[in-house]
Amino acid sequence: MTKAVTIKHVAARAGVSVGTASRVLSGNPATSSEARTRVRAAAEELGYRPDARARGLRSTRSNAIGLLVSDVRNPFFADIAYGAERAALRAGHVTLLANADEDTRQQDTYLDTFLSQRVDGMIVAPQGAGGGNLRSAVEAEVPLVFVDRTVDGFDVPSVTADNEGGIAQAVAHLAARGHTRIGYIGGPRSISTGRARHDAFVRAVAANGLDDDTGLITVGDFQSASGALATARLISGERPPTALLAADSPMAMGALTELRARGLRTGSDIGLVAFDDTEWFAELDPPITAVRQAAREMGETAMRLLLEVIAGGAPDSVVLPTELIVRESSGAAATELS
Amino acid sequence: MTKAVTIKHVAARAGVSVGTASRVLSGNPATSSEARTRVRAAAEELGYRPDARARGLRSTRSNAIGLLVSDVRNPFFADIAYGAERAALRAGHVTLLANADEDTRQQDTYLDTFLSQRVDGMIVAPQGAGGGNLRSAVEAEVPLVFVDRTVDGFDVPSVTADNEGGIAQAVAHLAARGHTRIGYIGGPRSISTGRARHDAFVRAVAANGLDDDTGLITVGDFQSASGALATARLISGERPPTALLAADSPMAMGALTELRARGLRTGSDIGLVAFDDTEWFAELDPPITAVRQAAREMGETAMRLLLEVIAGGAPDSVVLPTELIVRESSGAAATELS
DNA sequence: TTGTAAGCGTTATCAT
DNA sequence: ATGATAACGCTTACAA
Repeated sequence: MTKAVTIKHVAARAGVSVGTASRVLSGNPATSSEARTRVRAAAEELGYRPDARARGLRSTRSNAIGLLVSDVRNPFFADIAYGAERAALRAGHVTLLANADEDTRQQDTYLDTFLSQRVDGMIVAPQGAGGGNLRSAVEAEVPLVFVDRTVDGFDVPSVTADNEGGIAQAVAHLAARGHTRIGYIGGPRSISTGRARHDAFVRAVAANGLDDDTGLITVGDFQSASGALATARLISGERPPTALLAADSPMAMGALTELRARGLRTGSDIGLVAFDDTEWFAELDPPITAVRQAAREMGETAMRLLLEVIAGGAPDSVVLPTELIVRESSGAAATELS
Repeated sequence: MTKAVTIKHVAARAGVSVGTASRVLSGNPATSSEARTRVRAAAEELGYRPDARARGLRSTRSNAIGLLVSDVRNPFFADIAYGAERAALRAGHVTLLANADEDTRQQDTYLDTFLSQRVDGMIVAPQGAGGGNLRSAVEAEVPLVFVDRTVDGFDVPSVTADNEGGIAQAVAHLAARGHTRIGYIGGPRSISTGRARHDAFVRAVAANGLDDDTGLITVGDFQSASGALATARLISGERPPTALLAADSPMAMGALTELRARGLRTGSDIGLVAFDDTEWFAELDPPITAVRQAAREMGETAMRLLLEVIAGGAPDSVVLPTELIVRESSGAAATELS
């Protein structure tokens, strides 16, 4: 157990007062070069490491920002984390990452941790209705930015993808390929992107004059297994869809697995498009058509906004564009028609 | 900016002393039910949230443990993080995740953060020679456990995969398939797994009587792009290998990309085996043969060991077995021979 | 059971 | 430029 070498020890060894030691160690200019060298030497020799808790207690500012993602294992969030962290580091802040694992209780646990730790600010990919510690966070007026998702009724700057546009592109593309019955594998309605993409899907189906059979709409939990389940349900229906649209990449992965298990060939037997692209979609057979979101940029942007909030600003939310990457998985059922 | 509602406010509102308030709030039995209800009510009404820094300053124990992985975007580490976090949560600890991004300086930055924050302990997937803050950490006697990787000269409990066995399995498999010239895409020698897998490869090549042409050995940095680079170098040599063995999955991904870019078909034109399996390897065309490591279990085990260390124990290191998952990518050049 | 006060490691104020 | 000392928010003897 850390046998604490404190600033007192350093001061004693350097033969100065703790005040002087503190000034030297925190770069206060009001110090003699004499003191500087001796204190630095003492600190070095003793292996002194300032206690961030005590430091933060006195002078507000921890230099740490908390990033709460909803699923670390989803490459999309890993990329967001990567981007956010890089941006933070450039600005001299460290990022503490936490994983809600798509669970509201776990989200509250980590929110509580960040709040108690008095981080300088936090970036959250929220879920749920916005009760619990999410509410506490805004009440405590902790600098906060939402990423990927938002919560109704929360006036918090956010960085999100153009869900409406992305889904519209995907559906129009599938329609152009001749598909009229598209099976939709959506996310929970308790998550803003789940709602936004679902609603966009319904609108796009109508706009393209496709079959609006509600049996074509399923809802998963944004994780792989639920994508497989939804796929099974969809294709074992009476009139199975000729193409599938998954609302995120883990669920698309699940769909792929299920399709393969059933001996169905993606792209020819049934089309598949994923919302959210992933590095390896291009390597699959056939390569998967996907709506690309700039995840890394989302993370960087969220961090930029957060730093603005911390600095006292009130930045506008930003919506990042999506891009449809057409590959072969959407050629499907009606290649001859297009 | 958090306008701090402290325990004093709570005490005042409840009409008790801070001592009593503190006792109630921290579950000390020496309290009257009268005090309990009033303090709890006051805390609730005020939205009081204890300051973890002040609390930790007084009574050691932060309840937080730090997990430093080398690359969050590598699914392998994401799985480790997932496993470790679950185990921590079960034991009532929160996990703060940080990303070294395969960079020694960044590793030091986060090590410093954890150390300064006085976390209860940390799990690290280390890199580099073991100078810097890694050394500081053991000198400070902070409970520490290594995961996936180790550092020479550090007597720290660790959880690693059976690198030797995994590589041996992969090489023997490739040899059985008739490959005699295997191109190896290794990791940095500054990382223990880079060294272990390389050495195991050399031994396995000898053991199987394969071509030990040193031109077949390349070294990347465990990230995707370097896998592509290494692949390009390998296959444009005079006598290109008939199969590739990548020391981790991101580099295997890079190899795949490069192969495709050159119009080479994995599995038939050239074999490929990856050390470390990934969910989507099974969905590729052809499915990729891989050495599976139980990443999640590695994370869980590391956390278990760490909790033992925190509790004062000195657990033994554990080496987890690997398993060769044979798929089609290794059928390659010599299917007719096997 | 409760209040008072000391102390955790820092920084900041105020003299000097 | 430096040294005391108060203060940050909390826990924990020590008394009462």
